[in-house]
Amino acid sequence: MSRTAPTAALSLVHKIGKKAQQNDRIYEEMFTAILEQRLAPGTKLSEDTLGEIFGVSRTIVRTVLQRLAHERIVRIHPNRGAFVSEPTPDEAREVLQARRLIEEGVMRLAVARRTVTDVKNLRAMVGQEQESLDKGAHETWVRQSGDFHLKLAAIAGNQTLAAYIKELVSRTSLIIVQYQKGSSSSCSCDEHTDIIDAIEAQDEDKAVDLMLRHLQACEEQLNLKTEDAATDLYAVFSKISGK
Amino acid sequence: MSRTAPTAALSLVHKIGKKAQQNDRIYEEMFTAILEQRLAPGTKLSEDTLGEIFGVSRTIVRTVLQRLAHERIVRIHPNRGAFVSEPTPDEAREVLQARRLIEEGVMRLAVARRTVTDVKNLRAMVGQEQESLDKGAHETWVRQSGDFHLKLAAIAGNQTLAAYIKELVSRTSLIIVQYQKGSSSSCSCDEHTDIIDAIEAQDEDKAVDLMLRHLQACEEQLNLKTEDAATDLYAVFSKISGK
DNA sequence: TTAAAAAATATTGTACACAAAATAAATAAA
DNA sequence: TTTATTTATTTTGTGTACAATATTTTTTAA
Repeated sequence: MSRTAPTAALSLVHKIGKKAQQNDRIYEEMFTAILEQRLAPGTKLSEDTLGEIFGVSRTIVRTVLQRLAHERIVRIHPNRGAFVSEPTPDEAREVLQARRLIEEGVMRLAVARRTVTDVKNLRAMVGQEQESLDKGAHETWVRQSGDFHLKLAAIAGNQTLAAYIKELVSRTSLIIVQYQKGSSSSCSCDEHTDIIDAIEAQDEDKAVDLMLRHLQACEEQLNLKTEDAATDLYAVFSKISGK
Repeated sequence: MSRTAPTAALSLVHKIGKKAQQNDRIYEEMFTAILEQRLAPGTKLSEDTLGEIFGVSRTIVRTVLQRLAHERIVRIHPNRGAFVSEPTPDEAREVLQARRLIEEGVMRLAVARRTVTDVKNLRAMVGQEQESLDKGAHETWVRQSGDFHLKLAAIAGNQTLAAYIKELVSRTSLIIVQYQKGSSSSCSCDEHTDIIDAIEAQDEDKAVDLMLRHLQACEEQLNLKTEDAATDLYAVFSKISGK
């Protein structure tokens, strides 16, 4: 168990006052990696390996994994270990349904509370999204795209709802990796821009409508079949069996 | 989420294969204690003491505390320890706002999906609520009252939303302990009954309206002042200072 | 060669030890 | 007596050791 001492880590530790949140740093690192789809669903997250990578003991890694598990981004199988979540089709539908429900409410709050600064910031964010998309920086774009929804929650001014949306957005990222059909990653920058326009005009119903369509469009890009693997076997070989 | 058989915890452990979820048992125990208001907000949750009580090492206790902290029922102050959460007035308003938003959506789903069995079960639950209330079993009633809302989420068929409601309901319990004015614990059994009637009639709008009023009534029973402690000092002694 | 059983290896679960920090207690100074 | 400083005690944070469980490899039998 060689202890690699990440130089940046030490300086950060020294700066903040303590290693206070050594685990916060590692959490952030892993969360971002999953959100940006650099860690594929199903990937085994070995405690020893992660400890080696981040230069900490399994104790810390364990804490982080449990936190990610509570956010449903990681799944812990007892005595088997932690894995990046592989949401089922049912779970995917649930998450999208929850997002429609919560983000509609958040949108109504946001439209009522938005300041001119908020609108300006939102436009800046979409600008960066577009930039990443042009540059082909897919990973960055995915994260920024999610940040847009988080920002709306922040404007709405309810941290509890914001936390839920953060969770749902990251789970959506995993869902898209698993179920997006083709590479039909239609740029949603335009949709985001339209939404901002409605927010600026304080047209609540329109903003909500656009958001719901946005999420609906997202779900329609997915290939969520109902049948499970076992059933598939029969379906796949139905011609062969001659039934 | 809770699949533990309360009484036969030990035998279960042996049966399922191992102490598999030793920590699940402890989590359930602590969660219920907080929900039933047997652990007051602000109570220090010492790791050593809890380990002593439950007969496990601090490692396990720590895991449970972190889980409770993620659900916002417990607050962990770094290097200081874990305490039962003391929601601020702002937090209280947030939680109630989130509940109105999410439970409205859940209600619409539940009304559409409810079966006759669901309605029967709901009525049975309210019956037990009334029973506890008559018996003066306040602790039990508080839990059962929350279970009613959880059951609606179950009927709606979205586990993600159900998990959020579980969190919000337990946080509400803490909020009520802290901010309920007087002992104006008006029995909400009648309100629950009215809601069931609307669900049975599949009158979506009425069910939603009743639920929103129900939650509104809850919030109105609270004493949520805006000013913080520091400001209070001046307000309290304004007469004395003669200002 | 394939399949099953057994042994070896690796990984997770939990207790415990020690370090770091906070709290409480005791002492010293005003 | 009160306040400030120092010391002692308690409590949390993290690493490590060992036990329990899973996984892989090897051996054995068909």
